[in-house]
Amino acid sequence: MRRDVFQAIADPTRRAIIMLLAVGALTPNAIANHFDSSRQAVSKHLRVLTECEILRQEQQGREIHYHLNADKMKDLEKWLEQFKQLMAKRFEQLDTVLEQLKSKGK
Amino acid sequence: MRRDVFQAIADPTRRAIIMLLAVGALTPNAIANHFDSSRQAVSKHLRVLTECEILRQEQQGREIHYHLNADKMKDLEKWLEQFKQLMAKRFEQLDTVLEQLKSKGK
DNA sequence: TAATTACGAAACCAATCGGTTGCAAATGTA
DNA sequence: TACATTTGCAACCGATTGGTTTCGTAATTA
Repeated sequence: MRRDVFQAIADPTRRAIIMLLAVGALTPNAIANHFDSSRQAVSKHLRVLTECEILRQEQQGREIHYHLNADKMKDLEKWLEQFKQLMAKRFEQLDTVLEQLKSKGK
Repeated sequence: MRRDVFQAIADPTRRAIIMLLAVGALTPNAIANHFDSSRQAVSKHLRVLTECEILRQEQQGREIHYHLNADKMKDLEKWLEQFKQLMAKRFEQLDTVLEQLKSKGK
């Protein structure tokens, strides 16, 4: 089973959960209260997020607090950065071409 | 059918296609040559990417050149930025708490 | 004109997804 | 001890996914 940040954030509910836990740790019930879906449905999302290490569980009595592991989001950040660098390089090359055309026109 | 950047980049092949086209426009065949999957499989990915406006088609004779619409990637960038801001705010609050603890200790 | 090439579209398939219901286990409370 | 609460897990379901094979069509080339 593929389990990475990219697949994790593909679902809108999971994105919302990430945002929620960015503010602070919560229990499954508390999280589920923020959504229309059932506790079990949310629990499944929590499992996916935990499996790809975006979330971390912390047992406290019978409650489980889900914490965000912000570091994992860097995978996404890295990819986006790589993409932006490629684009920048392309524009650089385009600039060179335009520069050459300009000097030819002289 | 949900069709957004998040769902688009969930697939590794599609991420690779985006990177490829960040360098320059290509035809479906040219793109497919970079992968193990068949031309038709790649074509399906191109359709998904086109439907969420990450790609733009440009007919040239019997060839179709797929161009990247880098702007669409900003949806992703925006979400990530929003997330990072939430995290920053959290650490800010944490800092305040630590500050208070420190002055109490005096 | 006939053959080839480039491509999208449709039909099909197994696997996965996101949801549900029902249950079991562990912890807390009366 | 009996009961309630919190939670994970398994079984099931319809929809979607990513892939394949096959076909049709339009543009090029011989």
